[in-house]
Amino acid sequence: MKSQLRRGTLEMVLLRLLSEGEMYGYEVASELARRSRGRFEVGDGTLYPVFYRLEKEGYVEPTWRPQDRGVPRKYYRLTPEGTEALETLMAEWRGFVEGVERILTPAADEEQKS
Amino acid sequence: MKSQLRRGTLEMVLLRLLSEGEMYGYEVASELARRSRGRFEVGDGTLYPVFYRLEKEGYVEPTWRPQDRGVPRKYYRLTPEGTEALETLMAEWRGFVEGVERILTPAADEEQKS
DNA sequence: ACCGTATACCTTGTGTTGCAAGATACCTGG
DNA sequence: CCAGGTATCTTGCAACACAAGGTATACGGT
Repeated sequence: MKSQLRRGTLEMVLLRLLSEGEMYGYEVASELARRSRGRFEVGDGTLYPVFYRLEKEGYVEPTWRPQDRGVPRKYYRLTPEGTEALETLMAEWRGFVEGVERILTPAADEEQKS
Repeated sequence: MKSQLRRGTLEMVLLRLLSEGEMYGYEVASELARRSRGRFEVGDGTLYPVFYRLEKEGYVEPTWRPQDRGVPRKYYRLTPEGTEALETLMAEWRGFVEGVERILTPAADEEQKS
């Protein structure tokens, strides 16, 4: 149920994290949980498809980096288009939240009938 | 795209409107647009299925009211269960928004590493 | 050596749900 | 009489979050 809320915000949130520097999938998952204090936990089965979508739209670019030990990691880096998309998405998000809040709180001061 | 954001909030928003008194479908649609200043416009093809869902879950109850002129209107009224559900949904929503905002804004003061 | 666990990536199938498009019916104004 | 506004309802589609499963590498314990 609550997972429906996440729709539409995942892309934004991923782009936001990448805007601070390249990251790999697993890192993103744990960083999300940490920052949101558990309010935004997402499994890797959810995560990777989002990355592919972002990649296909040209918002991120992957680079495989072999590790001294362990399996190679796929690091994602934000493109200029991704930066632009992030701004758009954040503006949409803020506008949306504002709209919802305006409905949730009766507000009293907006008596401009249709 | 932006329509994905709406997921999970529609039920809450509808229940919230009904918590101020019974309303019928069309009324809800126009009230939503008015209050959110166009940020939350929803077609009737979206609206009615939500009402059925809410009704099936026992959160709202419909009453047909014939009009002096025009077609009868189906007014929905919030049940006690609906009131309870509304509170839960709003708490979830606020928690979710807080989580997202915490990710969007680097915050600087939460350096409690995992 | 072997097994469990952690890291790390990927794929498939399923269920929810918002939406566009279309249908019906009543009323009013030109 | 017909166009347009009110009002409800149905169908089919598409996006997408998620669980469950799969692969591979490394490491600690027995």
